[in-house]
Amino acid sequence: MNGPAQTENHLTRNQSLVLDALSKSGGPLSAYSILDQLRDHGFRAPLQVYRALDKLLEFGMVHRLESLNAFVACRHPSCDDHETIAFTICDRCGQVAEISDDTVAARLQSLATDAGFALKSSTVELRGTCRKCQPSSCKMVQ
Amino acid sequence: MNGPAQTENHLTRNQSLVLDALSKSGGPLSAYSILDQLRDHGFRAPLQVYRALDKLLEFGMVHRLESLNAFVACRHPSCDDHETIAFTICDRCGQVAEISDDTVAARLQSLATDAGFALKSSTVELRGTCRKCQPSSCKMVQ
DNA sequence: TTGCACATGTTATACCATTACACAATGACA
DNA sequence: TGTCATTGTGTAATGGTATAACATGTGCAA
Ligand SMILES: [Zn+2]
Ligand SMILES: [Zn+2]
Ligand SMILES: [Zn+2]
Ligand SMILES: [Zn+2]
Repeated sequence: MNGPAQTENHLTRNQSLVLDALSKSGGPLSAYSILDQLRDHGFRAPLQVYRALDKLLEFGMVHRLESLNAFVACRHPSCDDHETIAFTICDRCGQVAEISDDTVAARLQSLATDAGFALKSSTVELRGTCRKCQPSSCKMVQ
Repeated sequence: MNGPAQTENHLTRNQSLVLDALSKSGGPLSAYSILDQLRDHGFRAPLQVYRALDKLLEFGMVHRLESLNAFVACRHPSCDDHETIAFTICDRCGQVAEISDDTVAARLQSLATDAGFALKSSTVELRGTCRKCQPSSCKMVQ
């Protein structure tokens, strides 16, 4: 038998600290922001954060936002199927929301297949302004 | 009247050099790779590259790949409608291809609208292996 | 015990991008 | 023609992101 292959059932201390920091923040954080928040808990070097993030990403408990160089804790209702996920990122308040949509997923898979491309993962990040940050010229509808 | 607003019809020397470097490369290049290639032409600092890239991005002649921190020259047949573009990025050979698909674009727009999100731009990057890099266990079909 | 897999700690380094300031080229306009 | 605003350029310094390399510790199993 191999060593105690780690699963999401048991996070190490560092992994838990990083995940907590992300969860409490409620929004995306850069690895260095996480590091700063965890200095009181003994973190000293970026690698401590990046190693924990690597595992959390592997477990699907954290997502990486490529266009922000930042990370968010997963808030997806059912954290099972993370094949294709889209994110909305508000340019004004920084709020990030997750969207899972089978139509987009299927269409992207189809496009890839048609191009002879073996799809392994997809990054979909939508930039714009969230509902709360709209200029909202019409205030009638809250 | 305002100053001589630059258009894609006339690129400056630096912009042309950067675009040529990207076009000749045939694949994605980082800003620092471009810098290294252009040292013989007088480039000395990253900012010379980034400033040229900013304009080329604005003109739609270059795309930025968020998941690679790299840039590619646009090879899209009709360089007019770059609203929504997807890229396939081969993890083995690094080849990048552009895909434009109205179905995905419309669906993403629809998803955003449903969420009360004012979509401004979208990033879609597909990772996997291109046709040439497939393990291709079955050689029957070329 | 020994060996292995895995997590961790630490330092240094590489890579990516922007700020700040100075200067040059261009065209608009009085 | 001279002045002005705009835009492009050059350079140095800095900030932000991510990894390489090496050493150490810990728990489990042969
Ligand atoms: Zn999620
Ligand atoms: Zn917002
Ligand atoms: Zn293009
Ligand atoms: Zn390939």
